[in-house]
Amino acid sequence: MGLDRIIHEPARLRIMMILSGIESADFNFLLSTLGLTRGNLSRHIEKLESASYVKVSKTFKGKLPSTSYKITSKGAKALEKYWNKLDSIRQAGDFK
Amino acid sequence: MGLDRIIHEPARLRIMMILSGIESADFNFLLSTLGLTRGNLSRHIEKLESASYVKVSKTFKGKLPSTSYKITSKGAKALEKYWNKLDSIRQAGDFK
DNA sequence: GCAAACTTGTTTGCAATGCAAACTAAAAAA
DNA sequence: TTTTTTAGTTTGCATTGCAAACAAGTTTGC
Repeated sequence: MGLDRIIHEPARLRIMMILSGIESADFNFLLSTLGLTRGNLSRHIEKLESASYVKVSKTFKGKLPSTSYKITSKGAKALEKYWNKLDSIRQAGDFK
Repeated sequence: MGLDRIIHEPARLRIMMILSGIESADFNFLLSTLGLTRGNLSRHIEKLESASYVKVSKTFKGKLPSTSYKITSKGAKALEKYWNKLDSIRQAGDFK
């Protein structure tokens, strides 16, 4: 079985790693941290959400909308599995 | 700077890891080891070759054509860089 | 000896996806 | 009240992974 494509995409892998080490992060934090365009970030998060790897919460910060993201337990497990799989490829014990 | 997309693709990452641990490998060895279709393997190798990450040698084994592949020094360096980059993402020191 | 099947790959065509530009909707500024 | 800013979403295009179809020979069966 192969690598989880949802996670394998570099931008999403970074998002997952950031979220795995923090309680939650909002859109602008991810935006400036990752250096993506807004559209791009939006699409990637959408994908993570539809896989139930992150949970999205929409609130207001004052009068402006603010969206924040948390990794789910499913997402955390998938992320761990991803690294394990990658390790096995790295050992190249993958093919022997 | 991002991950090398040439290497990042799982099938190609596996090819590179196999080639990095062996003198050379021929088409059928890679085929059965990786479990890809012929077409798919052909395209992936083409990509690695055009990046000068692998060198292709066409010979004959008896009367049948046989193609074998070696990793280049450029390829080996790119592979090492790839893992380093991935490690930095994994430490998530990537964003702090 | 000749057609059918097998080897060893390559090329083609399509569906999926990453990416940024264009758009939307509301709030703040001028 | 018009303009600009904030906070994202949607759209359109170019790229790419993938397998099916093709190609160029070789071996097998009759």
